[in-house]
Amino acid sequence: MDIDARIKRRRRRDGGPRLVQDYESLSPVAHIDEPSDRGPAFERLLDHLDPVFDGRLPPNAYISGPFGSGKSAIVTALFAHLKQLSTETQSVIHTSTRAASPPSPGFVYVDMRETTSEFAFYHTVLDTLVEDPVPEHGISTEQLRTRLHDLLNGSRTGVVIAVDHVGEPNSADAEALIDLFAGLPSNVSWLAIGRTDPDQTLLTEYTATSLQIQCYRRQMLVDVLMTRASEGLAQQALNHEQARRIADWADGSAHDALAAIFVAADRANRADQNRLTESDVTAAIEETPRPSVSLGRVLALPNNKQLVLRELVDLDSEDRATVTATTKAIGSKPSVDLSPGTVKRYLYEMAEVGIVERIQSDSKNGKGRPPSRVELRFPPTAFRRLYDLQQ
DNA sequence: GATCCACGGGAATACACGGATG
DNA sequence: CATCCGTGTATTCCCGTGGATC
Repeated sequence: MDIDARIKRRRRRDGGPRLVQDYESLSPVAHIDEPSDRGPAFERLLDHLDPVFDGRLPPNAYISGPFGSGKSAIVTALFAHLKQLSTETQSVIHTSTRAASPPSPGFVYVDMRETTSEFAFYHTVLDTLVEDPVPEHGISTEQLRTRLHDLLNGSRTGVVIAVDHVGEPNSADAEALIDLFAGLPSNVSWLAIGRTDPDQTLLTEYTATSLQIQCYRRQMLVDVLMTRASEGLAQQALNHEQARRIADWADGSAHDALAAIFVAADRANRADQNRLTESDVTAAIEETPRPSVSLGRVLALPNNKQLVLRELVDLDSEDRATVTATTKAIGSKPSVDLSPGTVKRYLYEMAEVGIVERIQSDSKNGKGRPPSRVELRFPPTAFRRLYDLQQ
């Protein structure tokens, strides 16, 4: 836990003991600074990155692993630290004045969930490498590429770019990624991260290394849950037995396990309890669909799509009976300033990429093509809380 | 004035069904 | 009986436009 979180936690204590001390520590979309029990994975990744400590670039690589196995957690934590290394040695931005340690390459982490266009990709890379903020408007994609070329061609060490969530629906696939990197100079090394097995993607034709992350073992997952609970919840709020139960159910997915305690904690909190009960855990497990979609993906959607989902999770079953009924119900909310056509298109688009799922309704009331309804692929309580917190 | 991209709106296409047709 | 057609609804696809920002 960092210092900010500690302070926040103390400040929130004023109203007496509270079950949820800090939602951020519990959030399944937040990665903590030092993921526990992932030593071996860190070591393998550091083995691959070893050349950077001599001021050289590693070859391209691909990291794969199942949903919730901690790929993002490992890479974001490691890159956060490596960035400090390159700031210390002033590699890209200025010429190094230090003789002691060799200049280190720059490090950039790009999350393709939030980077939905060519423009956005180059923008993120450039913006991370230079001090002054890069404008998001009034500048063309071509200009961004030119600036990147100028910057990198003048750099001795180059840059390592981690590209997370490759190959998810609506995000860049392998081919698109290769194209993006074709627009950059050659002193760039990339580290792609995705769920697809290495032998199922053409990315590995461009890589020398591929690393596979295994899903969490049961005991490791229990430890993760207990750690998070100790940071985000009141003392003793989650007992070992409950953590084991959630870990068993989650079957190796840290995302689903964290989503479940998040939901259980929110439920207990609303009931003014000071610890989780068995029924909180049961309810949390029941409302978390499996397989689920990553809440990170849901929260990376454009604002208005999230708004549509936010209204969707509060609808009663009658309003969810058909896509048309759902469209009408959502469209009539005062907070929603979208045309019915757009709301409906959003629902279909989100079904297309697995945020929600379309279910054919069985009621065959005669005329026309039978309607379908949408069902959530994520725990509604978790989304509701996370959405409201970010507003 | 330049640029990007989210929206709107509608056209095109798919599907289900029943009745007509060969 | 198999196939086609018309109607009504659901779903997908496409592209111009305008808001926001620099």
